[in-house]
Amino acid sequence: MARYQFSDHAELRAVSHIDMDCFYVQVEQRRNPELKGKPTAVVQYNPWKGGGLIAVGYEARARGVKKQMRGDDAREHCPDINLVTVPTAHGKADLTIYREAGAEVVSILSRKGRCERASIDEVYLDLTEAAKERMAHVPTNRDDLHAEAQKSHVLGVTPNVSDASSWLVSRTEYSEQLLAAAALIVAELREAVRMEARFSCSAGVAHNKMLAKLASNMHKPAQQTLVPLAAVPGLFEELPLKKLRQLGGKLGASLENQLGLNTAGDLMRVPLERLQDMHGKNVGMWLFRISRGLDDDPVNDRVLPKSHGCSKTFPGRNALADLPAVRHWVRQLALELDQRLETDAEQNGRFARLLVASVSYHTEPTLASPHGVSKSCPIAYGVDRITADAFGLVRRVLSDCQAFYVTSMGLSATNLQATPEKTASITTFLRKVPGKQSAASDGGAPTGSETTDRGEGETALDEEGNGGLRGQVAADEKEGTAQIEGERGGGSGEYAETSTGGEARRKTEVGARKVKRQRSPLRDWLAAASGPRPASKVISTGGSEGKGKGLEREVLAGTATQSDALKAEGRAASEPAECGRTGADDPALQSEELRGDEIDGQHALEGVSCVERGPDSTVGEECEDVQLTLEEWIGDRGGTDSRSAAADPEHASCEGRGRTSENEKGAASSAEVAGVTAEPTGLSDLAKSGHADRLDLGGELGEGNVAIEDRNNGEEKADSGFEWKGALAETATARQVRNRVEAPKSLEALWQKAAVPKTDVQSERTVEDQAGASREGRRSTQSKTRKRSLDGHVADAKEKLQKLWSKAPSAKDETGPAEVGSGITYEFDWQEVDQSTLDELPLAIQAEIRAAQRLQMQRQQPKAAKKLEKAQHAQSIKPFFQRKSR
DNA sequence: TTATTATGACGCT
DNA sequence: AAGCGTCATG
Repeated sequence: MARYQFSDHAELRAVSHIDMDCFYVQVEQRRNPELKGKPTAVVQYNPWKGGGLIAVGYEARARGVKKQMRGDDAREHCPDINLVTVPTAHGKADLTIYREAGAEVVSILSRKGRCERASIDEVYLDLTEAAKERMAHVPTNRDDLHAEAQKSHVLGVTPNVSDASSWLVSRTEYSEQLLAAAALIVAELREAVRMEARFSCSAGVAHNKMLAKLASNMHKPAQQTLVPLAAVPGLFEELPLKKLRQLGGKLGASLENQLGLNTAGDLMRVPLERLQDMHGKNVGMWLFRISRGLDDDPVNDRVLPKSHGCSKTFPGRNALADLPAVRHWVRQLALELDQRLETDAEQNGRFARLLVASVSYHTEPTLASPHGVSKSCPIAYGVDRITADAFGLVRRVLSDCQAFYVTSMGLSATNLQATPEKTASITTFLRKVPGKQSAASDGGAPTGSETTDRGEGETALDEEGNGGLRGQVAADEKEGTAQIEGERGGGSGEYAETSTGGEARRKTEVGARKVKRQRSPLRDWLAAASGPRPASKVISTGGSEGKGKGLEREVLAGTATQSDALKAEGRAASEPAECGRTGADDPALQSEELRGDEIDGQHALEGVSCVERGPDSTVGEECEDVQLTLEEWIGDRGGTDSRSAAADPEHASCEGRGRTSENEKGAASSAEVAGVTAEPTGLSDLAKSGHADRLDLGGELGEGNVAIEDRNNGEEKADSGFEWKGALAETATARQVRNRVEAPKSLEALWQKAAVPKTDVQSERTVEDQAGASREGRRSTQSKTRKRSLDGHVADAKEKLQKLWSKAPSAKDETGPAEVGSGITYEFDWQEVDQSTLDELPLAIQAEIRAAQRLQMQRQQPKAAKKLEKAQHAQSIKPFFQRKSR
């Protein structure tokens, strides 16, 4: 049986995998030549046990330093090791220098054939064509070989370097000639990398990606390995199964366990049918083939990454416990992401289309594995927009669940696409309504249109032969299908609408009943002109006009409208007890980033494109088809409209926040800021004094057990007798701690409750208070996982918690500028607490409150509660874009 | 399961 | 096609 047979030479490829040797270390050594030749490792996340090693140089490896060690361990094995810390920016690791170094390498390695960037420091090359050409010129004398090629390793041949040279020059078999030629090219490329970039790398040369990858790892550093076809059976016979690409994880483990396989050779002896029965047709066939050294996975022609992502974990004590902290870090991530996107746009002319936010969170203060959730929406460029949208996504996640604290967050921008240069602002589509008051105030020019150009937009339209926008809109109007009115303010960049003027209001009608799908100037424009602002996306189309029907909602992705719609959705899902709120009630809309964004002139103008009246105004209810004026539209979103900021506590609150910096001194009194009356208590005084360090939720909501521990002497100042009533007393103080992470004593208490098996609780429970109720509500979804006995569980947990929290570095090292000395007193009526108050509280407390509210509703209005829950569930599991407002 | 952490690509549903 | 899971690696 001919196992390795190729019908014709054309199918035979020459593929190389090239991998940089301990890349980050090399980058650091190149940056700091003093490190060359010395034992070096690159560490990340320094403060805890010397940081985690992510790259170890060969000198250090020789001294027994392993990659899984922490910095401290490495020092033990190798006292004179040089530990270099990964650069940081925005409070997180910043891998820019490594990415750039990787790009440098790719630019060299992509010279001789198709090149695929496989990771920051690896590429695959398809050298088939180049090797075919080179075959004619392979030296016949081994001394004429490139020095680097002479050092090649050829698998299956005597593992002796000098023999490799003669192998290379004396091939007669086509497949081997091809490999030999490719090896010469690879040697030259590696040499080029060494000379030009001053990095060493290792390479594998074979007929496909899998074998090349396997080979590149066999002789390191700074060497190359060839895998002739004939070497495969011998190689695989001894090769552990897990060494094969893609078999290093669960699939490989299942093959080992279920079939008792150890080596790749073992896999080869499993019948195809068996593999396909176990793992499906595709995977089965794939296994069958790779076990024979066959792999037709092509080398893709791609030297740039397909997405940009950044993430940060908040382990142990650093876990984020409230939304302000979450927002802070979302912004830090957005800062980095935005920078990388801008760079990509500049260098490669690419623009991302999709923003993805991922969150890991715990629903209980246990050490159980966290839940991971991701949400996405079209991306709008700019730090503020990314921040706003990402925060909206994250917030939606946290509202949908009973998040206790957040242990990691990530943002990524995907669907990178090259875009035509010509773009136009949505404002192109506005014109003045005759007879209506125009309020072209100062700063009328859109501010957010860095990359847009009205003139070009116009041109583009004209080229389309649309006969100009105005005509088209008018036509649509006649059909009663679309209304977008407004007038360009000449060429001056002035528009009828600006958003910042608090005095002059917009009168333009921007409502729309129905957007004609087949033909609309907007659609045409969006199809023609894509730009940094992502292309349009129809979020939902309701159908016919009229009362009670779904409403048309067109959202131009990449404008404010996306986040607005998003927030509307988030609100719908997160406010069980509050149907029918307006946007102004949503604190998410009041946060500094969001508001800053919405006040922005361009942003508001772009907002016009979102003609919608959705779940914003009604939840689970039918709503009337309404035409909104721009004024109303903006007003609905908490813009500076007719509402008096002074008269509006929430408004005042966010204004205050908007003006102050991150490390505000908390100057404004709580009453001023929160718009509520502070009710000084012994506790709040203590908190203000800066001595209290810790809030203890000893009891449950409604019970009124509050304790504050004096940080100076650890003494408990109070532990009961305070009621959860009245307004939030300490808003300013509470905000001060927003970047801090508490490890409240309550953690332990809460954990214990969570750990109690359901049955125990039920039998124990005699008092039916809110607290027990909320506990109950939370446990109902979790109880199934509790199996062990209570005692063991609690003891275990205590020990673990102690270990975890005691050794952690201080939270403020990581969480930035909020220097805080005070404890907090939370006083509020949990039944009436408003959303903005809620937002300032630790997530854990939010969760408690939501649970309590839910429970109360269940008691008082069981039917409504059930209905609501159902609706919420439906909303939360439906993909965002498919949600419809009814 | 719990301090690896940060980043990618891709397949499945 | 949104969102999750798997695999890999400095």
